[in-house]
Amino acid sequence: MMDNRTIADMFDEIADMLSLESFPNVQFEVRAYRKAALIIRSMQEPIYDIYGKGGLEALMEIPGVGKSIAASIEECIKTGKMRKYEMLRKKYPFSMRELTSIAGLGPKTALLLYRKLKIRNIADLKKAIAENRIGNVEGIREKSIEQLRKGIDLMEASKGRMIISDALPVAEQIIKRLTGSGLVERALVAGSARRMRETVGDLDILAISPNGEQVMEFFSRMPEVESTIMKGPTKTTVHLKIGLNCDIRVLEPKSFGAAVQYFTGSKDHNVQVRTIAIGKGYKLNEYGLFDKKGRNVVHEHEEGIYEKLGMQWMPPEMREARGEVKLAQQHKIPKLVELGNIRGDLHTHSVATDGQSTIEEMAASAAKMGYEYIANTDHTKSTRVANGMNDRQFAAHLDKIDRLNDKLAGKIRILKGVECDILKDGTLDLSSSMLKKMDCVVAAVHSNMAMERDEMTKRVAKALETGLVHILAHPTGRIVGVREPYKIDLEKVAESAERNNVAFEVNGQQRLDLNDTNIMLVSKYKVGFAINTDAHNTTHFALMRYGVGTARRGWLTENRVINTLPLERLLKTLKK
DNA sequence: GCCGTTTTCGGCCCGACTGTTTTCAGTCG
Repeated sequence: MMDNRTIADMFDEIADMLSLESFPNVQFEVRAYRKAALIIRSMQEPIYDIYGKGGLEALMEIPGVGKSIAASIEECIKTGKMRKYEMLRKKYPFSMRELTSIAGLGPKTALLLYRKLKIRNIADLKKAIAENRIGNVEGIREKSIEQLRKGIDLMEASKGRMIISDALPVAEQIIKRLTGSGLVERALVAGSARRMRETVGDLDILAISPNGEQVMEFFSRMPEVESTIMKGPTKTTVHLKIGLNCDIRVLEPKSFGAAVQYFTGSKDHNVQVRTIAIGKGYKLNEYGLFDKKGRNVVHEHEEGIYEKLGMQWMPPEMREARGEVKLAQQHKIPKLVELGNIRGDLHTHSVATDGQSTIEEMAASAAKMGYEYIANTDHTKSTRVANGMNDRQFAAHLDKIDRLNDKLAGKIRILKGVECDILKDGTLDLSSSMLKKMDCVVAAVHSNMAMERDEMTKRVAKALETGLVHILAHPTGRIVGVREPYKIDLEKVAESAERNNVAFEVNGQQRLDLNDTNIMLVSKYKVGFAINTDAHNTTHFALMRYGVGTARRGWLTENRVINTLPLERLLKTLKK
C-alpha cells in the first residue's frame, strides 16, 4: 500500500529530476511538486483513505494538489506506479535522492557526475573520490571534493542510526500490537530509545509471556517487519521497513526487572551499577540480581535493583554515566521536567511565512492539547526562502493576532512573537520599536554559519545584548544527521543570556538543539530554557516529547523551563 | 503545476555564499 511518505518521496524526486529540465517556467513546476510533497508528508490521514472515501475530488481538496498531481496519486494507488516518475527516471537513471542527500551536492552536480563518470549512487561516488577521478570533472576542484568527502563522512557516521522521533513511534506501535495480541503480559521498549537518545541504532523490545514461540511468530509477521534475520523461542531479530533492526526478547516475570535495567543501559551506566552490586556482595546480570547464595532477589521491576543496591531509581534519560550513579547513592536525583508540565509552545510558525497551517488552526490544535498559550513566531525578511516579513507586514500580522485573541476569548492565548534573524553583524532583522511590541522575541541564526568561533560568539552575544531577545532558538544550528553545529562558545553566550534574561531553546524538531550535553554546559549559568517544537503545522506539536526527552537528558527540572509557567507568570518573566 | 477578496491567465521567493570562475553556476535556506 502506498503510504503518504512514499508518495511524498516520489514527488520530491520528480521535483529533483524536473529541476534538470530547461523548458520555460520549469522552476515553478518543481516548486509545485515540492509543495505537494511537503504537505502530503505532513498529513495525518493516509492519502489512501482520502482517495478511498472521496476519489479524485477529495485529493484535489488537499492544498497544493491540483488536477495533475491528483491524477498521479490516483495512478499510484491503483497501479503502484507513476508514469511521470518512471519517464523521468529513465532519462536520469541515477539515484538522485541518495546523491543529493549529501550536503552541498544538488541535482546539477548529480547529473554532471553521472554524465562524466557514470556515478549512480554514493558507493560509486566514494569509489570515484578514492580513485581521484573526480578532479577531472569540470567545475569540481579540491575544495568541492573535500566538501563531498565531509558530506559522505557525516552521512556514514549517522548511517544505520535513525532520529528518535522517527524510530520511537514505530517501537510504540509494535508494543501496542504485542499487548493487543493477548499473547504478552507486559512489553516495553528498552535500549537507547527508552533513554531518549537523539538517534537509535536499533530497537530493543522486552516482553513477558509464557508463549515465547507464539509471540515470535506474531512479532515476525507484523506489518512493520520487512524480513526476519533470526528467530528463536526467546529472542528474535527482524529488519523493519523503516530500515532499523528490532530485537525482541521474551522473558519470565522473575527476570524481567533485571532485563529491563540491563537492556536499557547505557553500557557505561551498567558497568558502574554492576560494580556497586559486586561491592555489596551481589552479582547483577540481565537475568537477575543474585545474592551470595545465588538467589535472585529482584523480580519483575527494575526499581528493586536500585533499591537493593542502596540507590534511588532514576529516569532512563539520566543513565549515561554522567554522575547520576553517585547522585542516586546520595538520594539526590532531581525531579526532571515532564511532558505534562509543559503549558505552551513558544516557537511556532504559520502560513504567514513558511508554515503549512494557519494561526487559527495552530491555536485550535494547541488548545486541544491543553496548552494555555502558544507564541506565533514567524520569520523575518532576511529568511527569504521562508517568505519572511518586514516591519510593515508584522504590524498587520500582530493586529491579526490581537483580533484572533479577542475571538478566542480565553480559550488559549496567542502570544505575539517573531523568529527574528540574527544578521551577520549581530544586529536583529526587525526594528527595535517593532520588537518591543512583541510578547515573545525568538532570535536565531539562519545564515553565514561558517563563521569562526569568536566571530559567531560575538555576533550572537551582540544580539542578546540588545535586551530585546527572550529566547535564543536552536543555539548551535545543528540538524541531526544533516548539519554539524556551527562553531560557537556557548558559555560566553550564556553569560550574555544571564545578563539579559534570555532563555536557551531546546528545539524538539530534527534539530534537537540544544542537545543534552550543551544543556548541561549552559545550565551552570542562571539561565532559563524554553522547550519548543518550532512547529510549522499542527502535526509538529507532537514533537514536544522529544524536546522534553532531550531536556531530561540534560537533567533539566521544571523550574528551569519557562514554558512550564502559567500564562501570567510567563508574561511577567518575558517582560524585561 | 497550482491558484484565485487582482479568479481561468499570469504570477509564483530570491539573495548570500562558495568555489569555481574572470562573469558565473550551483546550492542553500
